[in-house]
Amino acid sequence: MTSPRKVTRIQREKREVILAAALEAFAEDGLRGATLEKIADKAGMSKPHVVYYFGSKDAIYTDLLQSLLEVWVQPLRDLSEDADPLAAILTYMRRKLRMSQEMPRESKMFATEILHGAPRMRQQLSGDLKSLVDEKAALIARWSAEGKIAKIDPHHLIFSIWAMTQHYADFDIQVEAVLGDDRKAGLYDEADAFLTEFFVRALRP
Amino acid sequence: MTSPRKVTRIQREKREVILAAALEAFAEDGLRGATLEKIADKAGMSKPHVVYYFGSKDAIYTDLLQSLLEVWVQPLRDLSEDADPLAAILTYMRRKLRMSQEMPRESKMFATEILHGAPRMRQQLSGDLKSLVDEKAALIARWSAEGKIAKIDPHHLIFSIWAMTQHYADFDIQVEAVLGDDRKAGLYDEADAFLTEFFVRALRP
DNA sequence: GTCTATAAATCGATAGAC
DNA sequence: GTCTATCGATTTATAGAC
Repeated sequence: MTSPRKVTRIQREKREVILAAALEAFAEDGLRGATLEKIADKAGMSKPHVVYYFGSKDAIYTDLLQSLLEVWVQPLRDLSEDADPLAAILTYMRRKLRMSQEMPRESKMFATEILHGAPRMRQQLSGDLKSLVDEKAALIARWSAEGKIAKIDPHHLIFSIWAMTQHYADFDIQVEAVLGDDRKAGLYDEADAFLTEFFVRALRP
Repeated sequence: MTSPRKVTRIQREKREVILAAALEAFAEDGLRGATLEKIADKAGMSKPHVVYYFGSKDAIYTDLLQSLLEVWVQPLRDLSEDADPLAAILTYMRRKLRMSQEMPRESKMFATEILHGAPRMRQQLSGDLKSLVDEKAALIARWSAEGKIAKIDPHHLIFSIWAMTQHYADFDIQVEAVLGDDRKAGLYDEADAFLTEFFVRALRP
């Protein structure tokens, strides 16, 4: 137990370098597959040095997962009462898609964690996340009841947005292999156009 | 190099017991996370005995992946010319959903492999799978051009079916945590109803 | 704070008895 | 064919010099 002390700017920066390196490693190989050596290499420091700042590989992983969770659910948090409900849902979907495009490693890290039973997130899934989803589902259900969007199960609608947007990040290898190299550059523009049209058709009253 | 010999019934059965155990282990923990000891325990035999039948952990994994691939793409293979294109696509989507329900471990194993760069499947993704998808996409494009279904990008339509159906298997932990225990029993009936309505609205001309 | 060297644990694979 | 025992490689984490 070290006494609480001011964290210097250098300490904070070091930690951030390590977290960035670890994110890359964990996204590529998962918790078990990623080694301290690989993280240390990516961070440009020695293995014991990485441990010195976080205590253990597990601590880096857990720290990363927790700090990213808030960023990850922010678009859903921002979904709220709106004059144009359909537009609000489309905005949510588009923000999620943009996050897949810009933060594919974060998406893969969450996907791997959940896929393997979410041993470090279960509490939050059935606690904070469930509360948030229930709250937003109630909002969507109201829009649905008022005839502003189609009658549709709001929970499954949210799942479908998660599934379809994150698919482009999590399974990018497969998507790019199937589409071929020539469609790789405009991929996210295509996805945006497709999903927008898709959800408009499915959701308008 | 042993000379080719008849594989006995017992040998085949042993291999199947090991493959079943390995599927469970790999789906839970991935290739790196799953240990030979865990596979051996699940299979009810000793560690060297498992190696005796397959040579290595890697061989079990590769064998399993290859043998499951054919089963996995069969529903798409069966999508073909039909008097009612919308019904044909819905049937495909429903078969995929049923596979998620009945074969969640297979779904998770593929998901983990692709998520981590598909080192043992890349050839097939950009070869056989791309060919198959391109072929079926051409069929869907024809339906679309003939006005039998909505105008829509067929490749992304296929991705959306993969994403939404496999989401219920791959992220079951999250889905069940968010929905709560009381909705767990009827989950796949709910998903079927939601997805059917969803795709009908999105696809009808 | 940062490193080299190494301890300690885990795990895949093999040797060899039966 | 099947097992126990064990080797050898990998990997996390620590000790200790600077």
